[in-house]
Amino acid sequence: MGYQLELRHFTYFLAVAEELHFRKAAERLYISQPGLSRQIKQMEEIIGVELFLRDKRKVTLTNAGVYLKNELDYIFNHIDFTLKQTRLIDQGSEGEIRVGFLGSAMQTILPELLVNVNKEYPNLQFSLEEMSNYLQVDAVQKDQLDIGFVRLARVPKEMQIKTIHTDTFSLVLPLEHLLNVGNFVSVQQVSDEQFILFSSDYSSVYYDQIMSICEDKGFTPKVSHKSVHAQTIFKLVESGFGVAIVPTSLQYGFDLKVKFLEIPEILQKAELSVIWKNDNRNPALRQIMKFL
Amino acid sequence: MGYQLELRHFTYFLAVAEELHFRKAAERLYISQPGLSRQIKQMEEIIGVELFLRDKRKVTLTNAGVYLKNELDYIFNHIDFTLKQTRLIDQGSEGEIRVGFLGSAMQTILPELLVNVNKEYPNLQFSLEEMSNYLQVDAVQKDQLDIGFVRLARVPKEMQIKTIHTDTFSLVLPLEHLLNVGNFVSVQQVSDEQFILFSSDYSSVYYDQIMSICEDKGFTPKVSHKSVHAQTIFKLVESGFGVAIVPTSLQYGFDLKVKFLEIPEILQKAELSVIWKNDNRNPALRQIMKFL
DNA sequence: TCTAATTGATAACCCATAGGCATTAATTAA
DNA sequence: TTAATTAATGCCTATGGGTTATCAATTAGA
Repeated sequence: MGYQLELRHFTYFLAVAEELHFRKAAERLYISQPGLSRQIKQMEEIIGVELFLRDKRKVTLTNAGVYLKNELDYIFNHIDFTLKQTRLIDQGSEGEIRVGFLGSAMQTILPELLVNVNKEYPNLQFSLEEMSNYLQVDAVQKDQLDIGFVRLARVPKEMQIKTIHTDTFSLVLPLEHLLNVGNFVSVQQVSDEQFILFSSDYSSVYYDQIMSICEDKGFTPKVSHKSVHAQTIFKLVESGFGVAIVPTSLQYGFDLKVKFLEIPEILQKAELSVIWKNDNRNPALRQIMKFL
Repeated sequence: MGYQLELRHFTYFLAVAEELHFRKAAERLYISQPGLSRQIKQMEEIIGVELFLRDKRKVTLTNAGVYLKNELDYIFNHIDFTLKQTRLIDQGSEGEIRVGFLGSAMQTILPELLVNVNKEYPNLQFSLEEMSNYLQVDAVQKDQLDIGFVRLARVPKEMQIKTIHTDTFSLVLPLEHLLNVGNFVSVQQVSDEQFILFSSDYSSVYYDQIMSICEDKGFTPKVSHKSVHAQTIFKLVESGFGVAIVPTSLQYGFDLKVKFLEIPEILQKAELSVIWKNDNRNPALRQIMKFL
């Protein structure tokens, strides 16, 4: 009876909680189904709470199980991070900060930030990962990221958001296009062209903004293609598949075979924000925040 | 070689980190010293970091070990709390909130708060513990308390503090004392009496304030006794050992055989504050904060 | 300087238990 | 009904956590 809870129990519990299926979870864990069943049962006995409802043919989480799953996700991430941090400290480093970012942040503010931080904290290591707005929110939530660079208007209430850079929008055209700096006055001039946009699931705010820019000028853009990568969008424009509207700062950092025309007289701005969580325990986060 | 870290390793590590002595730690864990040595060594191999320096005759933590100890303290508290919370949810309760408080908070604001919260969240359970300012700060830090009711001016930077109640000070006198509401105009009138104060290690802000009240009136109090309990202080005053200065609200809730005279014309206020940490993951904390 | 005591690490053995296999009971789909 | 699929049980094995005995290294004391 004097059993102890171990991380093993937690690992197994999370596998079953995710699969909601003992056999599949067992496969994923490379152990047998009976062994898994027994460990879960033991865990339920130790805690004294039923975590799964084995109702007829399907397995579901109880309320207590749902709560426990959330917390254990967090706890595992925190343990992983702690061990990583322990290794870094052992090697004389001051720590690691995990950064998520939209591709478009890599052109302007992010590189500067990295250089500045590195100058002040040469032993701080970065883990950089390009990901979509929503994946970043999720990862920050789960303590898989310390900070995210996103284009979002709102975030869950337990998270913090701060706008750090405001950019204008530019029209992206093939080099041979008739419009140029001299004769371009309004987006209306390309209302008949095909539009290439960032996917709305990559950044819905951006998508909505492009739509409202066009609406304000009295037309609805014909969207022919969508992509999540700036590079791809430029390639499509270059190849004559249409035109695009992107944050102006994206013109730097690529070997462009397209031309950028900054759009005049519009209210919409491309805002880049940072998101983070107050309950983050990484001391390096506070050092980073000083630079923002 | 394919060993896994388990909670067992963490438990053992913390024991050695606290005792800094393998044999004593082993005794505390009710296992043998060689067994413990092996597990610690295994843990160091798995993480890949030396956690202890077995320098000659004494054991000390490495930098990485110190960091890991702090984080594991937090992680264990969090796991304990999570399991407790899981059991409460299982029983249909909404959760538990752990409250620390100074005795003097039990007279005024705390009872009201408890009643109000209970009205809105009848299933929320309280764990109440009377403790000193500094123990509360420490306990909040370690995630052993969710919220503390203290009299402090400053707290560590990663903690939050908010003043929720401001009280005047009163002079406490034996019933037979010559001063009364009619003829009491200044603390100066008791400058020759012996003073009984709260111990400075219980609340140094309070102690300093009393001293500054007297200084402002041009004298230094002769302190004859100190105590951590209001009840004791009243008893001493009643028995003629001297006079005291305490927050006015302390006159409620005791069966008093002393008289309170509110001190006029002083700037000092007895401030009661709540402290908590932003990285607290107890959802009930947010519900409580709405009442403050 | 020599001895006794105390430290953590090693070596060899033991047994508790995590996990495997075979099987069962219960349900559903055909 | 049969066949298929679910999680739980019973029994067994072997990994590895914990034991005792011992060692090497250091320190305190005479």
